[in-house]
Amino acid sequence: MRKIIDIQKKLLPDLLKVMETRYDILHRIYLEGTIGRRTLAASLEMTERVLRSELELLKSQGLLDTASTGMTLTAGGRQLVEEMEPIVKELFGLSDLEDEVREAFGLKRVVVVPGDSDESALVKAELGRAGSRVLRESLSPGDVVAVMGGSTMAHMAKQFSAPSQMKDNWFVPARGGLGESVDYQANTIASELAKRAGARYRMLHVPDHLSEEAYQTIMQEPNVREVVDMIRGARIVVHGIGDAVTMARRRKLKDETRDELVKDGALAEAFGYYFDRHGKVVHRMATAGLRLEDIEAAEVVIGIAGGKSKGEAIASVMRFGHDDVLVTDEAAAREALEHI
Amino acid sequence: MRKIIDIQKKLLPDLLKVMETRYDILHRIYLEGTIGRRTLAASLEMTERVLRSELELLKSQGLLDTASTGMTLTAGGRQLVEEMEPIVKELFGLSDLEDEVREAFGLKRVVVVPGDSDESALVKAELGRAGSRVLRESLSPGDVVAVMGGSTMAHMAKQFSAPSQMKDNWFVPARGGLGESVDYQANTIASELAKRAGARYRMLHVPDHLSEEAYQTIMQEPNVREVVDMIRGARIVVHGIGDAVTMARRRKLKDETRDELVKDGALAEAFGYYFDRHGKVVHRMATAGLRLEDIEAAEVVIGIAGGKSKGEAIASVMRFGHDDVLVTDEAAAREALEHI
DNA sequence: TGTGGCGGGACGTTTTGTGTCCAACCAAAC
DNA sequence: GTTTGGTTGGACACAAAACGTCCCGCCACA
Repeated sequence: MRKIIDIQKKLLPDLLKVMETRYDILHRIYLEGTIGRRTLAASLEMTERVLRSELELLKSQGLLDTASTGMTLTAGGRQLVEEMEPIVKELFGLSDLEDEVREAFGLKRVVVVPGDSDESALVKAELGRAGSRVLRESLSPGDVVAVMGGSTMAHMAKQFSAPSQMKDNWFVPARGGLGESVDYQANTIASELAKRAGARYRMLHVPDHLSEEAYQTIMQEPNVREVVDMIRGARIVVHGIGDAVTMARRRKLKDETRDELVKDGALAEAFGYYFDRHGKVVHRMATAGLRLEDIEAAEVVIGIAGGKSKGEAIASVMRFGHDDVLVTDEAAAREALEHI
Repeated sequence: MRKIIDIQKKLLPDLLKVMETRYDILHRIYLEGTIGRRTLAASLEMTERVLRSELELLKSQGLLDTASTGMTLTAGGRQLVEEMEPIVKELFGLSDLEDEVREAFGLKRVVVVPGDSDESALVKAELGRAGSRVLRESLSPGDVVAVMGGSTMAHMAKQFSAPSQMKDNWFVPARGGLGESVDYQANTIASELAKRAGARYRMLHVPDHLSEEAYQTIMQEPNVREVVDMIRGARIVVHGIGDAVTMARRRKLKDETRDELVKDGALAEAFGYYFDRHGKVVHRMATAGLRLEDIEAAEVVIGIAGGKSKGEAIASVMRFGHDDVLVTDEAAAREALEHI
């Protein structure tokens, strides 16, 4: 049964919404026994007219009857509601999960895709697409978008598609190079996104592990400066979330730094910062780009990460409290709720 | 799985149609490998624009890719098509059955509702609703509709609803009283339909079992004559189908007549005529109203009957060959196909 | 005999869908 | 090279559907 719903979600993305509203309508009438259109509209928070269209359809399906005293379910309608009960539970489990996560971490929006990215590449792709959809929906003309690197972000970029050319948008890497493979670098991802959106992009080439002096010098460079300013003014920030130890290894941090991280309780990494289980920043990478205050200032911060193994890291970054939107998968969402 | 599909058929009839077209599109691309929009539109008999909207959606769902050489399914799209195969069969099994019956009996249109009227009153109601929908869709302003009696017809009338008032339509009984209970008489049904349609109706009160002289006399009555003329000029005829022996008993035919019917191989009854298994008329009831030639002349003849037990009778009447539309249920449809 | 809530009709406005063309592009055939 | 026949994707005007809103007649109940 799960399978057919998954298929339908792909083929009819708004099917579930429609199904939910129609079920809600029937269910409410089922509970009330007899109820009028206006009362019903008020209690379901729908406008009278759209409710009416639905009611007409349900009526033509023989699920409800109208009389001058109000509306009642037919025998078939009642039977349908009873049969749907278990299905609805299963069906909207994910939306419930989304709500739960949203409230647990005080987020504006949470999107959960079914499955576990750790176990299936298809789920990972799905996560990317969900992320790209969220980004697309968040974009307004003229926005500057700062993106981080990582494999999830790369997936997202690959799936991105824009409804129309976005000639006055900018995509920029949120930070300079962080010593990852080219495919997963923020620069690459920003340019891929920009190409797919028909938007413009800037790159930031600042090597890792700079001495303080070298850093100051390079920041004096006008064209570096310019990009950095743009990054710091980004309205939208999109980032992945990683496990601290894994990220430290991937970025080839020195052993002593790694030990220090562990000692400080670093669990998660996001936009170059390392967080402990309480969402406190315990370490930062020294590269040019987005600072914490810029993230706080950004209007939309979108975190994308999935897989059961990342659940704890996600919880930790969410506790940091500056994300607005989280895109994750079912396994990670449940795991994150465990670590609250 | 069957259950959820049945539920959706009730709750989201419109979305399932959409699902079918989208599946058709994907399936076609799946088979062709690479194909262009226009070619595809032609082969699916869709206009280019609506196909295009669908394609855009499917693309945004990550199910297909476009290139300058045409469109191809993504891995996910191919997987989806493969996974859908059994579901589609289940989902649209009835449409296949409809096509099969339509072609077997050379009909214009066949509607099959799921289930068996013999076993469930809900299926019977559903059959009635399907019939009423067909009738509604067949109606044009000014049409005269001749209806027969019977319990199925009564169900149909009870479910009938018109989108708007049909002030210039007429509903008439196809024949005079046929000795059934009032609820199931053609007169009652015609008036019920007319009320629900906001249309006008005429009644025909001619008792059964009249002598030839009495029949001739009553037919001279101007207002009887008038109704009979209207009946004979009906553009639409709607009738039930019965089992010959049952009908003979219900109409209290004399025993010798009944034996004669059996001897002649009468299997089915419809609009007062009895048919053998080849669809040949072997007997007729002597009452005023629709004659065979009127049925041949009528533009739309709609037969409504369901239940496994009626399958053979349905096949026999359909062989008679003057029906245009058949509304039946799954059990009867399958049974009818057995008796071909 | 009022009165409040009911379904359903009506209508103008907005939004969406649709038919139709066309530009730009590409690959294969010529 | 160049033509040809295919492709996608942009554009736009028009039709159709959806929607918000208001109102009417009806009925049950007070």
